[in-house]
Amino acid sequence: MLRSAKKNKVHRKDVAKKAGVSPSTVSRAINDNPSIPVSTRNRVKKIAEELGYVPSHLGRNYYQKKSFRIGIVMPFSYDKKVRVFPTEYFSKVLFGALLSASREGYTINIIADSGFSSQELEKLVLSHSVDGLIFPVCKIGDNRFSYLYKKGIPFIFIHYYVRNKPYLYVDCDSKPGMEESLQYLSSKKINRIGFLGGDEEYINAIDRKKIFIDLARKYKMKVVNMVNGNFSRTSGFLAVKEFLKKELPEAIVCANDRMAFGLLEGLKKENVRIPEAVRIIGFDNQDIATLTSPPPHYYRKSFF
Amino acid sequence: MLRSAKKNKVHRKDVAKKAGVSPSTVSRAINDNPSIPVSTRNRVKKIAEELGYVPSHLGRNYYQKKSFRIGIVMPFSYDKKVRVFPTEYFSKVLFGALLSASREGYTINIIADSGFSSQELEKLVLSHSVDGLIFPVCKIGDNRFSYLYKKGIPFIFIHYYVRNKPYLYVDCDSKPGMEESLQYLSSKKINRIGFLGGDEEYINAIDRKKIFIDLARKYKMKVVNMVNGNFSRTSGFLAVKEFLKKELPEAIVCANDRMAFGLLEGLKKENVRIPEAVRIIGFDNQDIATLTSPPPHYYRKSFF
DNA sequence: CTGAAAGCGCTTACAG
DNA sequence: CTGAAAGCGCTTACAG
Repeated sequence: MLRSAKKNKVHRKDVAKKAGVSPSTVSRAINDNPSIPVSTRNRVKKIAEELGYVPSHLGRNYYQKKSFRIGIVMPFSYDKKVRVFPTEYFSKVLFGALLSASREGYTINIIADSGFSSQELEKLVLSHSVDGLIFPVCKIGDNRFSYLYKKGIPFIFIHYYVRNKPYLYVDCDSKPGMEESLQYLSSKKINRIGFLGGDEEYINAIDRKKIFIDLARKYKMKVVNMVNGNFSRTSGFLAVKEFLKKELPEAIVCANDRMAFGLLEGLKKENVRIPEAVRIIGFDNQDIATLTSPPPHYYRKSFF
Repeated sequence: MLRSAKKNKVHRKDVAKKAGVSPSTVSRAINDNPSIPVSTRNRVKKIAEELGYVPSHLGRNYYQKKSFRIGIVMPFSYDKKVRVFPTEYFSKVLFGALLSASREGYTINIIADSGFSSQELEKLVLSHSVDGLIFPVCKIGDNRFSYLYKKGIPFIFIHYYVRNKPYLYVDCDSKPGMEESLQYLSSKKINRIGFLGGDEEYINAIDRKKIFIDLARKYKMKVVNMVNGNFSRTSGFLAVKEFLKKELPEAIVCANDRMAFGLLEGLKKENVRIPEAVRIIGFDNQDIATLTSPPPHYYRKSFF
């Protein structure tokens, strides 16, 4: 299918010859090894540049026994439409990973996880396909990690953690944002509030709900209704029905912006006036948050 | 940061010893080399399995001078918000690439293209970081490819092509879908039609517009208005203003579903009745198409 | 400061 | 059918 790359590739020894040094010294120059003088380094680099010599990562990787790749493990089943890919969340995570990986000379490999066992995940590292794994989307109860940890497979979670386990993770603290929300509502003399939670298969959903409840108590607000969504816009839309069954809260705090957006759409459809009848608070700062109508109070520009 | 993987790794020679064969034979067994008997192959494989031997791809890659990776080059600038990642289009392309790559023993490497020169792209292949490049999002006039081609760098486009160039590409033919649309409208005795086009930096936008015009002529329909969008939902929303400036077409054909969705939202906001006042036709079959209200005529279920 | 040499773990042509 | 050997292109410890 693909045509093969140019065969008459420039090799390290071509550079060595032209520069009048040994191949070892070429390597040292290219890798900024301090044992050779800067003058030699620059001269060799210049010649390498001129000849178009590009060191092969394959040799380096092989010698160092490192692939310089990190696998990002995405839940993915095409049939079941489990696709986290097309979300802003994934976009951001991926971009962050790409940035910091490239700073360290690593690249990111996408791994479509259609239900790998811990052994299969382990093999990705043992075969040196990747050096380690990032899990950006984990559900509570995923039991593959104790095996990986025991085997010394390097891995890290994003927005997930397991209590009392030494697993590394990156997460954000939902408390400050949630506190800001409730504080704001409290300052506006709002007392009867509701909550639209996320899918409790994810630990952040549980955390945010708990934080919400604790803060409601702290600010002496009355929680009149709590509805469970699943973080999707659709679930926000559907939550309207649940909220209309009971006394409508003066404000509804949502566990993320996508649900807030769907909730807003659904409430408008039911002719509930926003923010007069009920105020909506999102969470996440996703781009979608800037597209609502009415616009967020901190973003009083026109729709677009 | 990351803990390193287990040190006492099982090597090929451990398997060889236990199986009473040479390391070469272990390789042959693992790789299903037909020169050794199946009985030997199976015995060796079983022992490898028991000992937990996993061949290193690093050695193989090095020997074969192949990385077994394909780079998928995504336009990406965080500041300028050029992010194709969070779209269903990218999700589908990526998944397809992952699937077919894995069938051939390849993996997919994400490359965030914040404006690479052709030389930088070339280096990705010369350094054997990847074996070839996929460009899933190209703008007309991208002039980096003649250099890559001349240098023998393997690359392939998705939904892009350059006329009179031998560059490989994968695309879909927009004509049958567009014809189906116009044929349908024609059968319904609809005669005054409009078009909402995509961003003409992309060749598909131009193609679809041209196909639309040609077909309108073929079916003897009158094109009363053509508006340019940029494939986004927002641009569909904004196009409403343009469509309302002139005589409203009986039907508007959109170059993709996202714009059709936005257009629908915008028209509803202006209290234009769908499909009584104007019919909307999308293009693409994106998931978003199933979420419209009113639902598509071929999908008469409730909203969700 | 620099070169010659060893070795990273594989695959495969070669010899038997 | 199978083993010993060469070699893929690097890095680096060692010797000078």
